[in-house]
Amino acid sequence: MIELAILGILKEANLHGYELKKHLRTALGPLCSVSFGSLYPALNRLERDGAVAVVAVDEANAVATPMTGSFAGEAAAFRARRRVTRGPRNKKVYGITEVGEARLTELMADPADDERTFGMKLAFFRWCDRPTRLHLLERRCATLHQRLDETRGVVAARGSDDPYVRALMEHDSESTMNDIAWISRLIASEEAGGDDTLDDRDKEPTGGHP
Amino acid sequence: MIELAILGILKEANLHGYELKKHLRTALGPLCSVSFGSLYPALNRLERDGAVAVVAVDEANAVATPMTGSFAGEAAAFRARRRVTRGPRNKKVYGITEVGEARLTELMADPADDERTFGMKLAFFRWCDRPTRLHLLERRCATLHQRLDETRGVVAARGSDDPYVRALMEHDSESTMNDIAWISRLIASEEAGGDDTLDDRDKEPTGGHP
DNA sequence: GTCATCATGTAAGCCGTTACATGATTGC
DNA sequence: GCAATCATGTAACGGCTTACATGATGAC
Repeated sequence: MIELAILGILKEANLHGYELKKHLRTALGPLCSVSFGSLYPALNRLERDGAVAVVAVDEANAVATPMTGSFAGEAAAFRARRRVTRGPRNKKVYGITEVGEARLTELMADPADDERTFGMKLAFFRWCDRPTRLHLLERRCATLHQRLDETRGVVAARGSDDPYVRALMEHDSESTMNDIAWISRLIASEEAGGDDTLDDRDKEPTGGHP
Repeated sequence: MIELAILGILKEANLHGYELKKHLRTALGPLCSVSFGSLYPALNRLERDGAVAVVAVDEANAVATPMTGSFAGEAAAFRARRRVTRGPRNKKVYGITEVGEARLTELMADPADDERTFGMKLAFFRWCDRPTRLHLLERRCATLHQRLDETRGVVAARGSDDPYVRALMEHDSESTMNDIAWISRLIASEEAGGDDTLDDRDKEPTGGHP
């Protein structure tokens, strides 16, 4: 889970742990909640496995995305040229490796479908191809249908004698149906090939609808 | 969390672990997910703390709580009936004690507001008084507002350059607003004194409004 | 007698948290 | 120089899961 988040973020830009955490907050908002106590060990684990690597600070901002207008990016770039393997503030700037990219693909594909995991995967949809995206969306849809059935089963079976439980289940059903409708829309848009910029976004940054 | 679930269910009927798990599924549906590996240790913990006690299988069918009161008393009673305390299939039928009821009240009041915890609390709303219910609802409302702000902050700050992230955040906002509206309705209904049967359901089963 | 189910438990492990420790750098 | 922040890490613990072990009971 946390590895998915790290790799997904690092695929976009080389960052050190501290910065990474900020990016997680500003990029995923309520979906992520990672503390340093789990972030750093995870980074070390990933480094040990060769999924990420410490990059020389000179390369730190050279590679990956342009980082247009990022305060941290420019500041880092300014101070960046002192040492090689560790930055000025003892920073360790990480970049994703090919192994890491493979791992990311693997993590995206694996069957874990809970609210948070799916949300995170969706946030990184740009990193995978359309078939994978469709697969994930359909699986999520199935999961939601299952949940809906389960909730309805509760109402049908019992528990409906209590108004609060009833209210809870009804709201749960509604929310789930809402989610299903949303996913269905995403599937439709995906099948229609709605925004083609997603499949090959390296071609052109045509951002948005006409 | 799991203790809340156990106590909330046991307040309604004396049950043994195996049965308890079934009730959790059929009473809370997707909200609960407890495995035996956590259920039994939790029951033992609660028993050690005097929050639940093994009841004689004779009383097992006698619903709700006869439970004399003092922990020492319960323990003595337990020792006295040592032979009867395990049912035919080696069952241990548990009942909630006064200590357990106090613990339940405490758990309901404590500040934990995530999706699942709140859902579980709501499912047990019948066990607490209106002020507590209102307090919980308002806290939840505040939490949701906070989440909404956070999500909007993400959209405003950045991340909106990716259509998937944007879709995710927009859906999150919508869902959260939906939840807020729902909670607001519950608050209104609570303040209006909608169903009075909930506050003192032991008095009279007067089902609903005239 | 044996198989499925009921019933209770233990052990190992995963995944995350909080709290703590340490040191570098900057601003004043 | 001193405080605030940046930056990395460790230790202890919490809560839950899976997998395993054990045994009673009833159906056939």
